[in-house]
Amino acid sequence: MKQNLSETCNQFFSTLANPTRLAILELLRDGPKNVTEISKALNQEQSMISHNLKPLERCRFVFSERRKKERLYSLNKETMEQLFKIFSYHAKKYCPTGGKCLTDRELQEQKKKDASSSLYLTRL
Amino acid sequence: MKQNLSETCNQFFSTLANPTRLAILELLRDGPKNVTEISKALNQEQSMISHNLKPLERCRFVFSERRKKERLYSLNKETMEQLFKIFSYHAKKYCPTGGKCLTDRELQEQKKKDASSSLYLTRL
DNA sequence: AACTGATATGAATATATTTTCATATGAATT
DNA sequence: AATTCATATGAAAATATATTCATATCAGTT
Repeated sequence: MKQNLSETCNQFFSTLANPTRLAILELLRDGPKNVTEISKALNQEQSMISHNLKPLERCRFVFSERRKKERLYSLNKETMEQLFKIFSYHAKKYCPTGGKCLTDRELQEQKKKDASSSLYLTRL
Repeated sequence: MKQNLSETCNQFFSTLANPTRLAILELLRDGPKNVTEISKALNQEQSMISHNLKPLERCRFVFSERRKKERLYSLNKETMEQLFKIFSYHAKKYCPTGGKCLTDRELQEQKKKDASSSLYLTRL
């Protein structure tokens, strides 16, 4: 089944698909931080932050560098700011209640409407 | 802990973080298809495809519309092409072996190099 | 070389997601 | 209204991911 995108692309998005990691990324927008600082800011265990930083670094969403005893983690702004931008544009357009997506029921309502209204899909 | 991005953004990326769903999205780049066609093309159970289409539609990565008995699913090209573009740019830049990310060992090697070379991070 | 502060790691547990199977629902056709 | 094709759904089972805790490592410092 696997097509081209599957493998790497899946790792790319899987790494982003976690609230802790997203919170880390968001925090790092303010500038580089070490693990201890991140864990304090997010009020989470240090080891948990370390565990979560690993995939982020592996995918190069963050970079890191030693500074004496500590290690400073910084955001890959080029990639992340682009991603956040696309996300927020998409969310603004499709998540009417600013953040919350449609529920199953609401989605179904719209499907019914679609069926009766003019078509916007065409077969090739 | 939750920051701004967490909730919706997590749903956004979680929906993309699955090989079946990515394969569906890739397939739909060729044009709208119904569930049966998708499941045949990907050689997966119809019910599995249906299950996976649901979050894709919920997040509006795909749209759907009835056509007689069938339902045609189509790609949200605006969002998806942008995402694929960012991904492939990022992958080209950071996944040296075209697709495969660094292993833990390779990552660590680079970390060591970083430590000794000139700094490119600065604290604010 | 022992000590300290900072970070990483392994493995067990807890939690969440996916897949499958059986079956229900929907829409057109007879 | 019964039949058929197409799709959706619920719930159990299978699989994958995240979190925690104890401990190891690492790099400076004394």
